Parts: sequence; structure tokens; C-alpha cells
Amino acid sequence: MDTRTRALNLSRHYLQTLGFNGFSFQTIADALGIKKASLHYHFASKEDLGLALLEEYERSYKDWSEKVESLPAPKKLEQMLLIFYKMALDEKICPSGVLCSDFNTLPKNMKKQLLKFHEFQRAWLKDTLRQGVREKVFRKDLNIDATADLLLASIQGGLQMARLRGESETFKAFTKNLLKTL
Amino acid sequence: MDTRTRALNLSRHYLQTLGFNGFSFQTIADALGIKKASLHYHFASKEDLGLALLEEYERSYKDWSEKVESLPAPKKLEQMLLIFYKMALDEKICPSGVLCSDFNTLPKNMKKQLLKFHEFQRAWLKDTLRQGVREKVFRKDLNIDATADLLLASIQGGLQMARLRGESETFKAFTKNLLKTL
DNA sequence: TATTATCTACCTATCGGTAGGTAGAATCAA
DNA sequence: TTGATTCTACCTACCGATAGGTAGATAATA
Repeated sequence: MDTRTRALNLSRHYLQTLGFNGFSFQTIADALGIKKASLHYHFASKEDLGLALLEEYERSYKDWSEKVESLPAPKKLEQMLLIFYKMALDEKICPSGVLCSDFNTLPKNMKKQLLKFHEFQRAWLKDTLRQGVREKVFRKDLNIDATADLLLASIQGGLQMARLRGESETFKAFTKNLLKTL
Repeated sequence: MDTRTRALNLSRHYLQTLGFNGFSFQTIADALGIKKASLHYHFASKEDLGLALLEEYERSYKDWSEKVESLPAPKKLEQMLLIFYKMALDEKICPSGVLCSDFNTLPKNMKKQLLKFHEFQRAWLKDTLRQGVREKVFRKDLNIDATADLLLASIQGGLQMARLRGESETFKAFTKNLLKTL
């Protein structure tokens, strides 16, 4: 694997455990066994690194959403939650959650890119909820907007809570409960 | 108002807008118009300042909960949400949410104190939900644990989302929707 | 030989924190 | 009541560590 990719993988790990301001070029360089200055060959600035991370998250979310495209709505949501269960088990929090908290300390372009990523996830969720209503597996009077936001917010907050308490089961339990109300 | 109190107020503001690692003794000292070293007279270390903040949050939450003690359960939850609406309007996020995200970068004592604060809020919510069931205003089969966690997680995540999107109405809308399901 | 990827060595700014000092208010003993 | 002492709340000046970042030399490779 090339250095750039390894650097991105490490950054993703540190982002989701320590936050964007919780790791430095030094941290990544040390883990790679190269010098900090050499990392600047691959990423001109930390903002650049952050943007690359966000683009990667968005691309991999899009790839995933294409893979589950033909599934029924409840299966889609289940599959999505599975990704977050794994995160909880790994004592990680979701990238949006990390960057949301640090929001006001982020460079402008990262704010924009983060919002774009969020809106993509939100649109996907709304589509999936509408699909479920069409398929008659979700309640006919489901409030699409409010439910999509509730799902997003509770996943984001839930992962943070689970890590705080050191119990990933918490997260699993209340999200399962939430799905039942759809 | 004495310097210590003013420093705490400023710190609370910066904590909820920039995160615990997003402001420094210098930030606060500048805002107060005193020197950074003088701030160390009031707070030996940043951990000390953080602990003082957390204790203040907990104390004020306890005071508040005593004030609403005699209200019916739905009114209690409404009053609680009102506090968070104001936060959203102020483009702030909740202290637990900030510190949860930065969790792994916090000093040990702050982690403990944060967990204690969280457990207090959680216990209060569970009590209130049980009260509502007793009062027959909430569903009899309400899953107390899962619902308390869902409320906590969605408030925490919802405030972060609202700030990201720059729209406090989002938060108001989906929490209102959530209350209806109880 | 040109390009890619790394290096050494350095920069400025800021971080949390400390040492030592000082003006003025409060306290205490003769 | 007065003089000595201690306390409060600040100051200047510094520390080592680390942050993000840059310039320019060097090694490997195609």
C-alpha cells in the first residue's frame, strides 16, 4: 500500500478516536515511520488532509449505497446500522459527529465539505424512508424529515454516548428500539 | 462579579462553541483583560478549570431539577427541551456532546466527572419517564432504558446537527416529533 | 536524466505551566 | 492606634513541548 493511502487510513483512525485537533502530522508520520516533512509531500496542509478524508468518507458512502440499492427499505436501514454497530464496538464515533463538535475550529472548506457529506446522508435516509412507506412496511403517516433527522442525530449522539459509557450494547439496544417505531 | 466567576462564564461559552481544546488560558485571559499567568492564580491547571466547569454544570442541573420536581412528567420534559432549544438558538452544543467528542483527549478526572454528570442526567430522565408511565400519560409498555438513551443521544446529536446546518428549527421539529411517540 | 519520495534542518506561533515579584487590602499583636 | 505581617490578585518574564509549515539537499527509480 502506498504511503498516501496508509496515511489516510491512519488519519481516519485518529480522527474517529481523538478528533481532528487531537492528532497532528507528527502523530501520523511517527506511525508511518517517516518524517513529518515528508508527509507534507503528500498533503500540502492539514486542511488538505482533512478534505481528502471527507471526500473518501463521501465516496465510500456512495459506493455502499449503490451496493444496497436493490434491497427493501428496512434491510437498507439494518445494513446501515450494522456499519455503526461496528464503529461502536471499535470505540469509535462517526466522522460527522467528531467534526460537528469541532465545527467552529475547522477551515472553511472543511465546513463546506462536511455539510455536503451530511446532506448526502440525509437525502439518502429520506429516500429510504419514502421507499419504505411506498413498500407499505413503514407507517403511512411517517414524518419523513423529522424521522431522518432523528435517525441521524441519535446515531451521532449514540455513538458518542456509547464510547463515554464504554458499552457498545447501549447503542445497539436503543437503535433497535427506534427502528421498531417506523 | 469576581474574576473567577467571569472566567468560568467565558470558559463555558468557549467550551460550547469551540470545544475544550479549542480555547486556551490565553483566550480567557485576553477576554478578561488580565494576563494568562494571573488566570493560574484562580485555576491551577486547565484540568482544574475543566473540573470546575463540569461541577458547575452538574450543580445547576440539580438546582433546575429541584425546581421542576412537582410538575407532571410531560411538562418536565418540555421544560428540559426548552433549555436545549435556547442552546440551539445560540448556536451552541451541549457540554456533554462537546466533551464526548474530545473524550480521549481529556484528563482522567474530567472523564470521570463527565461520566458522573451523564449518569445523573440519565437517571433523572429514567425517573421522569417512569413517572409519566405511572401518571398514565406515557405508553404503558414504554422501554424506559432505551427511551432515555434515545432522548439523550438525539438531543446531543441534534444540537450538533442544528449548528452544522445553521438551523435551530430542525432541532425543535424532530424533538417535538419524538415527544409525541412517548 | 527527470521524477518521485524522502530526508535534515529550520521557522514562527502557541500551548500549558512556573518562578519570582509587587501594590494594596486585611489581619493581628503590642 | 500603630507597626509588622500575611493574603489577594495581579504582574513580567520565562520554560520545554508541540503545532503547522517551509527550504533545500538527497536517495531511489523509471
